[in-house]
Amino acid sequence: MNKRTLPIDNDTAEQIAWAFQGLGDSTRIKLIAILLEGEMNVSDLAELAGISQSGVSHQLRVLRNLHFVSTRREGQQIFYRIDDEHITDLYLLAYAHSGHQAQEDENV
Amino acid sequence: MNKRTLPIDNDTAEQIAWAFQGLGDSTRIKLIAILLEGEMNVSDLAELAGISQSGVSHQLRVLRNLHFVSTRREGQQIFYRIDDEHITDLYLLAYAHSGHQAQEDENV
DNA sequence: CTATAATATGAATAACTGCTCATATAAGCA
DNA sequence: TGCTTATATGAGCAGTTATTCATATTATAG
Repeated sequence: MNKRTLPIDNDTAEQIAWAFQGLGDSTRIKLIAILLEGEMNVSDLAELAGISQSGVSHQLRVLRNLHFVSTRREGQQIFYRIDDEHITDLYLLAYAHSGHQAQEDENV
Repeated sequence: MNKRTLPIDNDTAEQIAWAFQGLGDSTRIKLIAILLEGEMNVSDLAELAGISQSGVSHQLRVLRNLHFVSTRREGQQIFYRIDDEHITDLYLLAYAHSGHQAQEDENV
């Protein structure tokens, strides 16, 4: 008998899904795209991303909880930066997948 | 002046977010984990993933629309298989991110 | 202390998502 | 033709999410 079994347990599947879900929103993708070019404080992030200060703060918390970004306080401002070794690769892979052939086989 | 601008346009951000969103559900992660080990028909996928036939069919459509999987008919059955060069890397990166150090630096 | 600026948090809400049930489509077989 | 099996689709619903508004927290300056 070679009946296949589920090659992943529920908890692991949920954890992986959470990571992807954290990246599954265009506002958060914008924030990550910005932060991949360097740290930035909250109000500038809000202005660039085009949503309210409160909104960006909520979204930054999501990214913080998933350990995709970390913070640094400088006076009253708080600077956010990418804090994950996998994000660049994840971002580029998703970018490549969604039609824009980023890197890898540019030979269309 | 070195005021930074949004390094990604709305459409691109949405496309990337869609790709991640497609992977941001534990049922779909299970399906992908299964299919990464080889093709499988719908009813077996439903049984392994632990949801109804209808439910798995709906989820497979999501993955199909995002071009993560493709199909092959064999009689009455339809076999699904991974149809994306990036999925394995995305999957392993997210797996690594969520605590389980998968591949890459296995030197613990 | 008070006033101001930057960020975070809670509540409310509209929009979206994943599931099941019922049904439709399509293939194989008598 | 009709019957069965495999898959897909539509509707409905419960749960989730992304946003804004209002307010709280924290730091700085006077």
